[in-house]
Amino acid sequence: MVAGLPKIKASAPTTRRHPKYEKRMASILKAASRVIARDGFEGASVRDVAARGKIGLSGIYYYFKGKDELLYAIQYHAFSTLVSSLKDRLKEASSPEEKLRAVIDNHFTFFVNNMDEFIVCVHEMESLSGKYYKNVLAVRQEYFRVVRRTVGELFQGSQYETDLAALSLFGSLNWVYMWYDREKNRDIDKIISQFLRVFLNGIAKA
Amino acid sequence: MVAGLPKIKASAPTTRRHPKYEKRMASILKAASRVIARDGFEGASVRDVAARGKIGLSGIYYYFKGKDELLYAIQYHAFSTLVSSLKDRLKEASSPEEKLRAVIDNHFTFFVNNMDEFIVCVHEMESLSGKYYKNVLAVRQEYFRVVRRTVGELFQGSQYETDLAALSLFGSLNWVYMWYDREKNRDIDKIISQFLRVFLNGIAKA
DNA sequence: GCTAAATTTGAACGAACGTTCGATTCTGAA
DNA sequence: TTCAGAATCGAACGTTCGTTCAAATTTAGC
Repeated sequence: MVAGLPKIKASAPTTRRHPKYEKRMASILKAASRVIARDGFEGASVRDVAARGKIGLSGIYYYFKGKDELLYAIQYHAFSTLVSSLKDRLKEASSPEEKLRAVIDNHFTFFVNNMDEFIVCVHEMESLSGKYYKNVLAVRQEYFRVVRRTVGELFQGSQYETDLAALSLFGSLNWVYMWYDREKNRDIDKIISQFLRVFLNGIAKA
Repeated sequence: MVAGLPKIKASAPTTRRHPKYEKRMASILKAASRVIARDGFEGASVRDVAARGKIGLSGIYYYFKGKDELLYAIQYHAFSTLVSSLKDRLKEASSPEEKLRAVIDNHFTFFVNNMDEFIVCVHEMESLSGKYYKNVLAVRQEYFRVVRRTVGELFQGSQYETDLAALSLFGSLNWVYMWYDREKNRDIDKIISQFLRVFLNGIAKA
């Protein structure tokens, strides 16, 4: 899953690795997502990540170059998954309305199933810099491009207006982590339909 | 402006204060908003705030109990202004459509005129705790209540659905700080009308 | 100009941070 | 069983952080 990363880390495929290697790496990333989602990137400590990942503090640095690379791996993997699964879903959708539903469903479902990673992606968008930021930005922009195209097929307006419509949709979808409650909002299909209704027909009375 | 704060600070109105006092306090808050908006609350350093506020590091603690109180003052003041100005605008609006425009206009205009404070409010919503968090939450919830009532007058649906429609609107409006560019988006009335159109009529073609 | 209070300062504290590194333990192939 | 290398660990380094406090400076009223 993390193998497809652009070669920012030393690739070094010559060395032999233990079978546990990938599992351990994923476990650390899971712990990092949890801690960063809760405390923010600056507020999160590598020591806390290590404790949750059942590894020593310095053990983290055997798998990752530094704290930045933890955030990078989380974000790059999440956005890649998001854009990949969206493209798959869009192929199976025919009408523009179905495509919009695919966009909303894909985004919201990813959120429900990967809350920590989602929060880290939305809330720590500006926490990276340099190559890390640039690479994540590229995937993020590709994701936006796909969504904007879908919105464009529905929206009657200029490109400027289509952009704003797509950005409005993103805003609504990314804001969910501020109010969504697993206990209170158990019927996610209902929420998805509601999002679709609001953006398809607006909130005005019939 | 900060005088109306709930008495978390020692009120101490007995002591005499210099005329510069309020100006100095506002200057520090402005600097804090700038730094926190850029670096995040955890990433922002009191030293940086002090430097930008043209005051010594320890001077900050003459005006504020600690770093938390800086964030508290910014957020409480911003939300109070937001809810107060919204109520004024709603009085002058007659139709539900005009009220929705007032909501969007009020929110977006505040953002354009107070970007740093806006970002600090949206991005650092969970950075406070205890009494600070509780007091800000109260004003924030009152603001939401007013907006939800406006949306409810337009939206044909259950309370659950009205909530989600209002939360969608909030999401779109709060997301603007991620894409708004003062140079590129100079016509803010156009943006406001676009927001209104999307939420009033949806994004579907006529 | 004197004085007491308001304001500002500089230096210092302990704590927590990210990162490094040599030593140690574990593991899989011979 | 042996052993090279992968994986983990413990301790420490230097830096930056929020906060404190006594001393110095500035201010307003007499």
